[in-house]
Amino acid sequence: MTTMKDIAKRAGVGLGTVSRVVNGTGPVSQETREKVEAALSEMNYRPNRIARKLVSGNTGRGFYGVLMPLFIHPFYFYVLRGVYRFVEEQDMNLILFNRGKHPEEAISHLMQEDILGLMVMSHGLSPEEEALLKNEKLDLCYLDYHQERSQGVWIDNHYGGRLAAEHFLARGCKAVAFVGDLGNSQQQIERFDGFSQTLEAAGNPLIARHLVPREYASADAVRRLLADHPETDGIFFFSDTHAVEALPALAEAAKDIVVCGYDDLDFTRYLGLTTIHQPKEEMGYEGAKMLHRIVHGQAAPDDRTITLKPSLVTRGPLALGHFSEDQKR
Amino acid sequence: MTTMKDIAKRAGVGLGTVSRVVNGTGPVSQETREKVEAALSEMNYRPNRIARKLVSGNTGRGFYGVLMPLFIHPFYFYVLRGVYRFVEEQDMNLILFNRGKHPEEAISHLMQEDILGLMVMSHGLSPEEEALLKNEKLDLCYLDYHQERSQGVWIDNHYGGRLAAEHFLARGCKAVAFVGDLGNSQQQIERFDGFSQTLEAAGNPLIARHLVPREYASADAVRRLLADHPETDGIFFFSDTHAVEALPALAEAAKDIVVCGYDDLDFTRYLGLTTIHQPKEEMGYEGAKMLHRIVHGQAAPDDRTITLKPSLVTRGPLALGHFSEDQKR
DNA sequence: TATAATCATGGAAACGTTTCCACCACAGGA
DNA sequence: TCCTGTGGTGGAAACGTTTCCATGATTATA
Repeated sequence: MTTMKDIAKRAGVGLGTVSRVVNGTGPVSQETREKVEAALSEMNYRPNRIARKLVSGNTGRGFYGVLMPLFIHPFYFYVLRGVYRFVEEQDMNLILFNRGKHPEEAISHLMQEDILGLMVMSHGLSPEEEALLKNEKLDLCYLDYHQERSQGVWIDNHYGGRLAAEHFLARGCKAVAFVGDLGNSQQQIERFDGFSQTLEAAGNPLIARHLVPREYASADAVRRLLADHPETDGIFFFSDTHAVEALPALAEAAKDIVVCGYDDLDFTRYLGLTTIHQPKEEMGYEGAKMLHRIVHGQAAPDDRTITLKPSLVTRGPLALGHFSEDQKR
Repeated sequence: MTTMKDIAKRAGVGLGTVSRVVNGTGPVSQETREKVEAALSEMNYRPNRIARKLVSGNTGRGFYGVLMPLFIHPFYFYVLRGVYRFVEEQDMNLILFNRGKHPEEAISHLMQEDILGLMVMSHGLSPEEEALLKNEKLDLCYLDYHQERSQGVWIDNHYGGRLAAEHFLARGCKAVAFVGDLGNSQQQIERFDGFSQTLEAAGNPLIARHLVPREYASADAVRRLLADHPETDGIFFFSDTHAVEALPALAEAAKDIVVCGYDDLDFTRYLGLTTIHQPKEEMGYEGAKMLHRIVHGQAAPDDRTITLKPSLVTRGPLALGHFSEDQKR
């Protein structure tokens, strides 16, 4: 790394002169300026922002951070909308940290940034990680996740699962299955529990549970499901994206199967897909607001958890059969 | 601002001891530790991350930035996916800067961050802003935008407009209208030009152009359009979201109207909506890749623009009429 | 009791800037 | 000739940490 000292030596001038040339502050003779500029470009000098910030005393604490799982599901888009809305009202800015292949790295990355507080989306943190953040005086707030004594905003997944089950029961279904994600997220476990327990209590237990590696595989899962259990008359999908991807398989079945998704993404309305509505944007907004209050010491200890309720949105009939004319690719 | 020096003075210990207590490195006697910790919390000490980074030599140049317009359209979600995919392959991280109410502020914010390069999404930068970034040795790359001699990846909107027009002509439409956004983005201007010019060249000029403040208002726009121009037999929407929001109005019309959207968002497939496909994720991926090459000096000057082509995706029939049963809210 | 090992501790040096002050050379004015 | 101002320059100090080395105190070992 080239520093100003290197440049000064190379150009045969003093440190101050280099600084003056780089920043255009103060007087420098034409001759000297040229020498310095030559050295600057020869040595490919880049000012060190850290050092600059240190001396200017500008610690720039105007950011909130969001730690997200792999950036792949539209659900997050809506939550982020809400987060942004609040953050913007406060004239702050937002940094997204992707909890990708190396979760630990994400944490160490974000600790290097000058953020005031952190929203952690859809998953928990290890006690070590929490301690680390606390040590940095970094307040945090969970979104779409809950834990014993943690602060945050979440949507009641158990209740959502129950709502779905009640829908299938009300529709008179006798053989209901679940299609979800590989990987045991808290969200899926709770939805599934609420769902299967309600069915069971009604003396109408779940007949099958298929987990797929990606939502794009849910059509195959449904085909397998219907082959194994031709009696299936209802399918609860972990999310709308799973449900939507399964539409072709449902169309092939040419059989009346009650379907329920989850999330209530915009497009479900136009598809006639019954789903469980999650107040996504609200959760984002409220989460950001809570974090803001926590950071500013305005959140009473018993005012640090918000539980939002999902709701059933009944729609139908399903828009099936528009797949054959698809000429994409 | 409380510094370690203050703490040391208050606790009557040396600088090194404070550092050891704060970081838990090296041995400290119980007694001393307690004194220091008392001072720490009394004076509400927060370590200065800037100073830390300076000394650790970790300039943290592992970030790319994305400067985005208001975070409101799903389109960006797909572009971001592609960006993330590449950035992650490089074991880097991403910071999102929202170009909200105060675009200048966003720039000054992002200049304070240690980012290697910046992707600018869907809009241009003023010459002053560009100069500013250049001065900071911050490479940039435009996404979904193009300019005289600028580097970046964009999708040919003029061509997309033409494709849409050709679709309406092929379907034998005689009275075609456009419904778009208030606000004259480059994207809309070019799409509209390509669209109206193609229609005109075919001797079948556009009959109306409605601009709505938000896509959610497009149903009303369509109702007004059909009232003013009952002869309308085709509508080109600026984006799929506009088209989708107009579905109820189209259902009411109970008349065969050819519709074409733009973007090819996932759900259009299941709605039977004809649309212009944009390679969104590809654009994000390629943009990030190009920025990476530029930053690492591996991009030849004539290798700094990529133009992607949209394509027509014909679908149908439109899934109309599932709106009445919607019990949401 | 002497020697070595270990534990605690203080503080200087370094990180790469910016800012400020001091200095020099030279011009112009008295 | 001597001031005085000024454009040009060098480098010390400061920003708030971490790291390392030296030192003193304590304990274990012989």
